[in-house]
Amino acid sequence: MAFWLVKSEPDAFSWAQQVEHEVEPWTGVRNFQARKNLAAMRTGDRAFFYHSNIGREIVGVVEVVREAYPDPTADEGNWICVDMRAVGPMPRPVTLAEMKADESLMDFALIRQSRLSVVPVSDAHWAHLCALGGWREP
DNA sequence: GCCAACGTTGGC
DNA sequence: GCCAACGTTGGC
Repeated sequence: MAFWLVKSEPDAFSWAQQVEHEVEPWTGVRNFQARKNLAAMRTGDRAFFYHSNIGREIVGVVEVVREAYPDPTADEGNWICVDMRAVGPMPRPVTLAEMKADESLMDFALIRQSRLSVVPVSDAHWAHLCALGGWREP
């Protein structure tokens, strides 16, 4: 199982909406590197749900329930999306400031490539971030 | 609201 | 294929 982090501006699509809808297609990715990451996602992979711009923190955990298929919101180009299911909220949201201050996260793609909206998370980083956020399997 | 970083586009 | 111009993202 692989781990990821996906970003959303809460104005556009928030964690609350993800929870409300339960399963939701992750659409709108229009960046080649992010697309590559989406394509590599497998059913059962987990991802942190991050609020960019407003909040700037990891607010929850989602799970891939459907692998890459054509993004219905794209009117040209072969863009893809996956379906995500809300697993649960972070008991204690992990902020960007906190992550930037953490030496063990220096090589985390979220920090190094701030504009990438779908980023891979290493097993070690996943475990570390789960510990910081007090994450427990529901 | 501003600005830095960076991806994309288009001229050559 | 290079590079300048431009647009977008996202932190502050």
